Amino acid sequence: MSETTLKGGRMTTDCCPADLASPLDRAGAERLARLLKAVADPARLQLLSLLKASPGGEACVCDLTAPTGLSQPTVSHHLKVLAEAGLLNREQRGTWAWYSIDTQRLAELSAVLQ
Amino acid sequence: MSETTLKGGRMTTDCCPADLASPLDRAGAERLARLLKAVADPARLQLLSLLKASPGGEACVCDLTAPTGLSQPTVSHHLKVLAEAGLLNREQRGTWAWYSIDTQRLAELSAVLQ
DNA sequence: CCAGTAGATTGATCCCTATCGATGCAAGGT
DNA sequence: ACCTTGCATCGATAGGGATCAATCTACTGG
Repeated sequence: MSETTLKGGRMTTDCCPADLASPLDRAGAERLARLLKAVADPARLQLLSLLKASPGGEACVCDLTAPTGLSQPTVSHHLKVLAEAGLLNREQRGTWAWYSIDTQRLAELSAVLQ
Repeated sequence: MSETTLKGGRMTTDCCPADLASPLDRAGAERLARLLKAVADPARLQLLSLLKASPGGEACVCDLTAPTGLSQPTVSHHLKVLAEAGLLNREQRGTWAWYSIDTQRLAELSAVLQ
């Protein structure tokens, strides 16, 4: 669990910079860019959309290859990128790996652009 | 000027998809990804931050090279990318080119991730 | 045990892009 | 007419990443 702080009048976490209003140094810009890069890909946007539309807000890898038209390794790769960015949660259930959106984290990222 | 429509209960423009909630086809995902890629770069995030902090919310190229530590052609390139994405407005005044943030467009992009 | 299935990892390829130096171009100033 | 300054474009280079086939690992069922 990450602590929350109040910075520049907007709620944020330790992981990511507050917003564009506070002057962004190179290091902060690179951290934020790394987060945004995770989302700035058509395949990953489609995966997020599919997860959001899935019952229970979650899906396993095998359910995501057909709708995206991508190979299983490629889907696995994209899910890993999103998970490492903290935007997806991964839960192993037997053979299956279930992914779901970390809505709060996504909302935080959205707020940065305001 | 782009017309505005109501789609899925959220205000949006013709140019960009509504949000992640409405199922995203490949074409829509690529259009949205193109927009996000424009922002998902450390140099461009710094430029946006600098523009937001500038008096009047605008600045010319020559004022942006030193704070970013980038060469003039590189800054010019990044500003062009942001302008072509519709996130910046460009106004020529004599020898100088003044750039400013299209705040509405940026807010729309932010709303997509909600 | 063995076979089948779900998912991750590896290795290779191809395309995209961030960056800079050099150049081009237009507007002012002298 | 020149020179200077601000900005854009061009050409080249280097690094990153999206993608897949092949392979590997782990779990399940017979």
